[in-house]
Amino acid sequence: MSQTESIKSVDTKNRIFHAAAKLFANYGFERVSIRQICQAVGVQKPTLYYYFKDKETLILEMLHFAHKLVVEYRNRYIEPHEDFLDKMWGLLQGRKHFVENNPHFFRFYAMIHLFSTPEKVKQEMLRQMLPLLDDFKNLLLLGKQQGYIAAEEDTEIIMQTILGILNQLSIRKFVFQDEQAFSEENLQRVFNFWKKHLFLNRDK
Amino acid sequence: MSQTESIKSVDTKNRIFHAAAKLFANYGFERVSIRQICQAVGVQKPTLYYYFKDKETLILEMLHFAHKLVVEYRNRYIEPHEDFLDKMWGLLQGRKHFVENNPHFFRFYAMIHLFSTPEKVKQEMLRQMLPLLDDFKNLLLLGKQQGYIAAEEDTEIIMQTILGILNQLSIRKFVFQDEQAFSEENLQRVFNFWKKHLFLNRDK
Amino acid sequence: MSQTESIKSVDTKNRIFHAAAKLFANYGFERVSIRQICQAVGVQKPTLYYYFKDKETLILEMLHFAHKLVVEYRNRYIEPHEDFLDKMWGLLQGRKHFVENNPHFFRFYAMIHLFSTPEKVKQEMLRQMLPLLDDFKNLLLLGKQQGYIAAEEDTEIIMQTILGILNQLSIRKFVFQDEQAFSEENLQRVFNFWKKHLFLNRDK
Amino acid sequence: MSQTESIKSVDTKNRIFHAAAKLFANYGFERVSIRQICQAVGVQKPTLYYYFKDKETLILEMLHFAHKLVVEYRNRYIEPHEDFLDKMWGLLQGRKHFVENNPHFFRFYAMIHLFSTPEKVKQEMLRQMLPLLDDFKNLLLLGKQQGYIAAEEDTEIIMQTILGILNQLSIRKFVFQDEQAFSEENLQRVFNFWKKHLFLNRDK
DNA sequence: AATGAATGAGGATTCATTCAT
DNA sequence: AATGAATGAATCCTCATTCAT
Repeated sequence: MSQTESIKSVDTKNRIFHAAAKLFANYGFERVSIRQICQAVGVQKPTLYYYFKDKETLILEMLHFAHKLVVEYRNRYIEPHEDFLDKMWGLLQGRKHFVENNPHFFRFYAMIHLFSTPEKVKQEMLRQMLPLLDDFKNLLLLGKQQGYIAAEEDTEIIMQTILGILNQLSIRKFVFQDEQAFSEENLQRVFNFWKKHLFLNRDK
Repeated sequence: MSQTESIKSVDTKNRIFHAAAKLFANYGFERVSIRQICQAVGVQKPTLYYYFKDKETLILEMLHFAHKLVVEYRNRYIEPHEDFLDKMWGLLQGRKHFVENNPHFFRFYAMIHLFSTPEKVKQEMLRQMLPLLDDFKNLLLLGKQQGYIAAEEDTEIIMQTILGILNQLSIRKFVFQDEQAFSEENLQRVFNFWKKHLFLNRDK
Repeated sequence: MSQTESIKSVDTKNRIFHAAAKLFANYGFERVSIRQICQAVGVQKPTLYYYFKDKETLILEMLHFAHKLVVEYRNRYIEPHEDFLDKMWGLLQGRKHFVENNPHFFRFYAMIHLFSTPEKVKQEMLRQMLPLLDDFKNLLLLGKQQGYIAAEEDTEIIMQTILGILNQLSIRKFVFQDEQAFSEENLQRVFNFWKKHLFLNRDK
Repeated sequence: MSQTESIKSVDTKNRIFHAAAKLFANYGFERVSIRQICQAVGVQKPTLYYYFKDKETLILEMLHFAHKLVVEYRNRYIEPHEDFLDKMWGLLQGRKHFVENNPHFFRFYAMIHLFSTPEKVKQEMLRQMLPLLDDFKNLLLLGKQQGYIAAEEDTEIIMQTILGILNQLSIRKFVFQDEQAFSEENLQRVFNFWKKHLFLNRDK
């Protein structure tokens, strides 16, 4: 029953955490000051420093959190399925739900791994990304095994194509503010496109 | 060859301009101070303000310059061709040369239009982007006319796919520092993939 | 005696406040930098900004303080008296004590309401001044009621005359550094002059 | 016929001079930058420095010019008259025309001699003022000789009273923006007040 | 668990001024 | 007579961070 952190503590820390995520996602790290975060939460600056050693640590904790989310979504939406196509559909669904339920963390994640951040943060991000990319490559190999992708096909390019589209959807949503980007209907179009152009039809 | 601005002036302004582009591309706007730019150029701060009203104006001028480059590359690498496939290959080549000859401006451009910048800059960027996207849509319509894309095909998704891959190549180059991303060989792989999966083979 | 602010805080804020008043009174707002104020107090710049949002706010707080002083002096030196002549003598005495006990705030006040300041400050000053002028007009009406001023007399001009002399005394003191300006003896001369030339002698 | 300064030169210098006067009068010395003055005139900064050694010199030249104006007005409106009362009426008229025809220089003059300026400017201003005050004292002595002021009267206080009212009129005009302050009618009221309360009626 | 008070370093921007032309 | 280009020093203000409580 006993916990190292009191309920109140967890609460305050969480409030800081999410307020920071939202602000970072909207304005970038450098344009968000500790002061702004504290104002948003309604605490004083030393309180923030009580929970997070410094700004970089705050960002790093957010990065870990975001990564955990990514893994969680993968485990929920992709892993359970056996069939490659089901997994790919899960990929789209997982991304959709990630983006819609945790928009701040998604933007944060995208932001970090696309451009300029404190070096340490970038390093950490790369360390997280590489295994995920490997997983994805394995996913495509599974697609080959199951006969959805021709044996001679270049999985690297298929991977880039798929990741590319996912990113484009995010850009449509966040940069061009197109709320239809992740609509059920649009995902279906994308999925149909994949089935038609990228994957083989096993039914034949 | 008459010039309204003295050689000296043009030179200093240009040096500031390019130094700023490089720094911005590497670290983002907020992490680059006027002082850093001036140090890189070897001038005092008021000199920078002699040429650029303020930091935002400097960024905006860079945006216009980058945009001009984009248009130039398009005019050089895509426009001249008649055949849709030639244009698509030109698209890849143009991107390659842009990225290799003006890496700072390319990164700058990508940075701006992917995430958080002064609001005014973002607005301006969107104003520039939309016509380019329209052009691209027209390009795909041409592909349909020339029979490279089936009439019933969803050009929107083809566009997203192609843009997505181009972005992935940039990410590979700039985030993962993969120098092969824009190698002649890799572009050929991508192009072959497109011809095989996205476009029709008219020869048949 | 309970206090919402710690002793330390009150002290620092007050030291900043009075140092600023003195410097402003001597040199004007624009010629006094935040740095100078901080040096005079012996704190760092962010400390000043901890207590005062910005320079303008500091000036506005000083304006309110000065205004409170003005009202206080009026309440102490003018209000208590019943007789009009006693009130007029209190006016002189009040001004004398204001000028001598709070020379910085008096000069500050005079400075502000004579010339060029941030627009916002000027507005606020006018808002404070107008009721005071009304009070003064009522004072002269009382003089009429009590028979010290002829019914047909133009109170507007009497007011300007009296205010004019008070200002001249201040100018003598602060511009020409004439320490006798507010001497007991000189005030008596002024008062006698008023009795002889501006007010009626009820004793007859 | 030959002049040391060309017509063009005189013109530019004058334009700078008057633009500066206007700006100084409105905003004070410190809040007006060389850049602003140059913009108002439409010349570059080195041009200003070609005509005026530095900002202080510009202010000093303005002070001399304003002083010359003061003397001119006195010579035109006060000197010519023989009768003391005529001179006093001239005093009011002269002030009125000064204020109305050269509002910038008048404000400038008032500003300078009321508060905070570069020390050198203040000194110079005092050097100019003292003789003028002496003149004014002599004027009142003439009033005594002509029987308009009782022999035993305290001329010092009468002087302060008269100067005080003149200043109040200026304050009404420039601070409270009361355009009636120097109206013919109001001057008449003031003058009548003086005749009734400050001066003797010789006609008896 | 939280804060009031404080700071050193640095941010963007502007100042009056100069020099070569 | 006028300017384009440049600058050292200063402006106001904010940053991330800390320490004693």
